[in-house]
Amino acid sequence: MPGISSPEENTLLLHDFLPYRLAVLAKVVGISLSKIYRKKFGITNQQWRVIFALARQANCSASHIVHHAALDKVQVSRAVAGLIEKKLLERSADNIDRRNSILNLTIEGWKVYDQIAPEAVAFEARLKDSLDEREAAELDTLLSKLMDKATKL
Amino acid sequence: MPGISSPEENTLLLHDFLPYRLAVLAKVVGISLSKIYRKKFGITNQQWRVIFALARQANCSASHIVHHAALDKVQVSRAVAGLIEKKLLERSADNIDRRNSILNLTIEGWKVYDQIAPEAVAFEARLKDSLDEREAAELDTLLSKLMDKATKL
DNA sequence: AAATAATAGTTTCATTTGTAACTATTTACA
DNA sequence: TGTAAATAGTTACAAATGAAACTATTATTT
Repeated sequence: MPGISSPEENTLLLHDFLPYRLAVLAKVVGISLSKIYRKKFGITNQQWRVIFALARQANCSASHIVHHAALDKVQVSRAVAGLIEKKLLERSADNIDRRNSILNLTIEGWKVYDQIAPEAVAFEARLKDSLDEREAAELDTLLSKLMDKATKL
Repeated sequence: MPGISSPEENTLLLHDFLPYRLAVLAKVVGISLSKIYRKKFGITNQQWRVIFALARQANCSASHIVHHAALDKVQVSRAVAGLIEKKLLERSADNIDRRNSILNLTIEGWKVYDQIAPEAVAFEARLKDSLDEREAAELDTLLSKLMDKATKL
């Protein structure tokens, strides 16, 4: 077979391939984390990110969330609709620019946030448990570098 | 609001939250990588993983791929069906255990692999470009540790 | 040997997701 | 001013996905 690889000479291991490793790790972590909010509150990952973003920045528009929660506008629209239905979030009109919505967590929404956030923090701490301080700092740097690079590919 | 967070006192930043960072990074990297095989060959991410796994280990069953490509059996079943239809993969029966299928890349399948693999390797190299040798080694260690931990959460 | 359980893989159906088209409003500019 | 372009967000439809039920075959138990 001229020019065609055989299994023996192939050196490309899926197991070691960085994009694959990132995908698998992110998935395992994400599924594990989602158990915190999915089972207890029936909240999706995207809804959770919207809550998270709104807890950080109240009175913001949907497009603000788009840029701060790594979701596209359709995902935000759907997540917001779901959260409004659950009465965890409320939408009011922006009379200065009527295209914008103004979003805020309701009291119920804050209560949900206040229950999930500490668990999320604890989850992250458990995940980082096997890393010492230097490694944690290194991880931070490496992820930033990769993210930076990845957005420029 | 007793017991309820306000935005000001909230310290949990989505942007710094490890599961979120991993999810976003994996997604950006995955989308970028997928352009290599999606546009040119009309291959999905799962199909690509199956090809990748089969290039490593010929004559294997679908369940072997399940365990070596981080896909579940439904995903493998669908990816295999798609690849057979594209004539990139062929299935024969295992007469020792007729529940098993025996999967192999076709010549065409190998050709596709041979075109994609170097590009994938180059992609990974570009991604790691900003890391020096020590950092790359460190990344390897850290991802392994996190993966290890994550599967035990 | 017959009944039961386990394994490999597929199919079905409901839900989720992505893409594109759409409405509404505001901005730019000719 | 009026027409075109841009922005915010929603809706509709097709494709992808996940969970559960299903078929076929082999292994285990009694």
